[in-house]
Amino acid sequence: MTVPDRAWLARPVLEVARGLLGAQLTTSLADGVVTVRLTEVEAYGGSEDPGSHAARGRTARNAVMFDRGGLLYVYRHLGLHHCVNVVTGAEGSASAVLLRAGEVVHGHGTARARRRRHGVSRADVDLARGPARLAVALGVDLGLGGADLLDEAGPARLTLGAPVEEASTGPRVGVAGMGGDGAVFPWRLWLPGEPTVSAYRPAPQRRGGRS
DNA sequence: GAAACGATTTGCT
DNA sequence: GCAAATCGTTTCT
Repeated sequence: MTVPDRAWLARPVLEVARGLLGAQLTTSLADGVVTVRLTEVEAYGGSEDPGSHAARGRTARNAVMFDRGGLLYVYRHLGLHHCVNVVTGAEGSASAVLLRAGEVVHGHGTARARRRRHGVSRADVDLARGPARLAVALGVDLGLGGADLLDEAGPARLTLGAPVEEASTGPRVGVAGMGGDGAVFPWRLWLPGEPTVSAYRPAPQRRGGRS
């Protein structure tokens, strides 16, 4: 179990994404400490990736994506949910890895309590199954946006597991094709056989798409 | 200044 | 299986 350094996070986003599989993310907040082992992630490129929040350039919301790797990018989705990303690449590059699902390995009690606070109770295996549920389990909200995972005194820390031997890949969820021809980058990565991996839902066809 | 929309989840039919 | 929930950000007038 090792702690990544800035250079590790500055590598190409796909390599970092793969490296994050099996890694553990720990948040230490006022209401408890929770550790999640990541089982499913999605890579997002910078300005050249139409599916990325950074596709249309730097804005107030996505500014942290353009910062140095190792920072946390958190955004609110549909006014209801939070999604957690790890910023990758060097400063100026806007790539990031979306954390889609994981397995709670420490702090089940705290994670369950946070879940209850959101009104729905779930089995342990489902506590961090899905991007928004993962955020709930870790207690991540907009306040953690910009937090540095390499800051030992920070609220969120990252530790790497053994490199994964095998990772499955597929199209990203919620992002229709790239390149217009239905060419899809297989930038969703997960650990095969993990029950905590979220169910795949095909991206809704964008208007103008044919059948 | 106003309107549309979204890297999802949940609940109801 | 389908549609609602809900609000900050971005884009258009």
